[in-house]
Amino acid sequence: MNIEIKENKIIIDNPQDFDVPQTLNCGQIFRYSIDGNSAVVYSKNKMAILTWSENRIEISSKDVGYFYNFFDLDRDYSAIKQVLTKDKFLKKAVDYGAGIRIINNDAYEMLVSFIISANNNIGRIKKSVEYLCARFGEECGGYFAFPTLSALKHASVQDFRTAGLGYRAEQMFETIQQLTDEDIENLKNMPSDEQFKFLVSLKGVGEKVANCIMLFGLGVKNVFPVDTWINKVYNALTNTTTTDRKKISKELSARYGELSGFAQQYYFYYFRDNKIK
DNA sequence: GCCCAGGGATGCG
DNA sequence: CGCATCCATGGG
Repeated sequence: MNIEIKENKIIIDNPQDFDVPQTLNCGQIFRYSIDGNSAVVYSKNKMAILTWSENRIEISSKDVGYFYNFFDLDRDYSAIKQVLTKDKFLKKAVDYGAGIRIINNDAYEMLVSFIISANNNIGRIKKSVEYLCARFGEECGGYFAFPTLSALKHASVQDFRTAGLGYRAEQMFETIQQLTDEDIENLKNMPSDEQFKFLVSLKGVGEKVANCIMLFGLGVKNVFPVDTWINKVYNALTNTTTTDRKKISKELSARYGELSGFAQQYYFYYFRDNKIK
């Protein structure tokens, strides 16, 4: 995988560790659209256009540096996959999602997005997030930015209901009202156990949502978010019927260590995409 | 009509 | 602590 960086474009030749649809469709990001062999991706107030063919990916953006980090292009995924395919359970999932990369997204954007994600499905999450951007985000010439915290503080409980948040509307309102920009900045500089404690103290944020924020928004890789799919994965692999997600997360993060976040994402994508029960 | 979706809050023992 | 129950909403 050879990466060349130009002023407004990143060119990746022979991208064996990067499949754009896989990376976008694996449930870590909600602001994108795919049309044939091209896609548009948004983060904060930024936008990138991706096009791809068999042996080349091009990423065009006004902020190439941001999206270089966003798509985790500095990391050697071949090395990670080489370790994880030794795990009998994981091999099929890694082979299936071999082009997945873990996004480095904005922590605050992930916080808001994953509060919406609770007991929800990806289609509805996307719609709600898009509504909030259109309603409270800055117009950026053809698209809307993710709303800033100060902008979202103007949203009422009813506004969040109109956005389709359902019973999460009150939780979102409370958390947005309470949160400050300083909280978010502090969060980025905390050790991960304190990040977790702070996050789960917020309304609408439990262990799973906190782990997703850490994984996709704070670069913490030794967490194992357990949603309904990972719960199914665990029961299928261990021939059990537990619903104790805390136990599952503890066990699997101990098993996969610093590669937990990657392993989790391969499992999630493979089982959900194939609707394995 | 029932079940499910990247679960969390609350109350009760 | 663990456990049960409730929670909006739309698609299958």
